[in-house]
Amino acid sequence: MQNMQAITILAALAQESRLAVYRLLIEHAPEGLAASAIAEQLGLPNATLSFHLKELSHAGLVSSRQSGRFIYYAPVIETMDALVGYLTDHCCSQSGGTCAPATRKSAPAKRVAAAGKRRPGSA
Amino acid sequence: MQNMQAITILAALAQESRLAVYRLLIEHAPEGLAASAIAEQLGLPNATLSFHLKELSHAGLVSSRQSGRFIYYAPVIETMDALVGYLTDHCCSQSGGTCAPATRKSAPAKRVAAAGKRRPGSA
DNA sequence: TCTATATTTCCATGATTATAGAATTGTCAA
DNA sequence: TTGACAATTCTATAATCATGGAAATATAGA
Repeated sequence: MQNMQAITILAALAQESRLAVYRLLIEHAPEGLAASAIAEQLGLPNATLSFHLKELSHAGLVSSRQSGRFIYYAPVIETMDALVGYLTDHCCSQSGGTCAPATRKSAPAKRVAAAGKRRPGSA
Repeated sequence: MQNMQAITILAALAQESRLAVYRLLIEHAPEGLAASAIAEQLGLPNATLSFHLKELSHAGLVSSRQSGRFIYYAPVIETMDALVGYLTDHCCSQSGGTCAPATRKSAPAKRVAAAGKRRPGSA
């Protein structure tokens, strides 16, 4: 991942409403949620939500698909994966430090299984 | 980690000069670098660098210590660790997705050894 | 078609952030 | 002390970002 792309993604997440939107979408992955449902859940005006969705979309953190009159937004896991990879690859101490997330809180099995995998695309 | 703390850290990293400073400090961990050395390496005016160092410091991403006339800045690995933990814990898909950094590009041994470790402080 | 609903764009406004020169503060060496 | 250097704070300015009402643009059903 390029520096500038990482900055775009970090900036997209570094905002209260947008982080809330993203986390809400994660809870509803992989189907996602309609914009109206997001607006209702988070109490955001339409225009404001639309603005933030565009930011998240531009950063590649969410995708959208139309279904009838609704537009569903879903998180793009690969982007978060790439960001975490970038941070561990470029922003963690070479010598000794931790920065190893290893596994998640409540779904350890899957994570552990993948633990030996080398990150293929990292420069 | 609290949401707002994560946002502070993300915002601190989401800026070209600051990310460059942080990455430079990572290269010089754990001793760090004097402000003047950072300014020279990155070609930043003193006042500008000072502004960004304060942001990084406020986010807990760097620490500083005085040594003679110099102030050395060093990265705080624990903060990056906590951020990566927050992202993997709260911002990665529950069902199936990847978001598992597992190991780093060129220092796999240490990482693999820690791969089985559960993240202790995560809610 | 007409109407209702979903979403986005337009726009103005206010707030925050980034930049960097100049002045200031702090530290050391002689 | 004085002088040299390191770093921060002060200050003004420009640029970017966030907010949300109002208007415009879909989409679907009757």
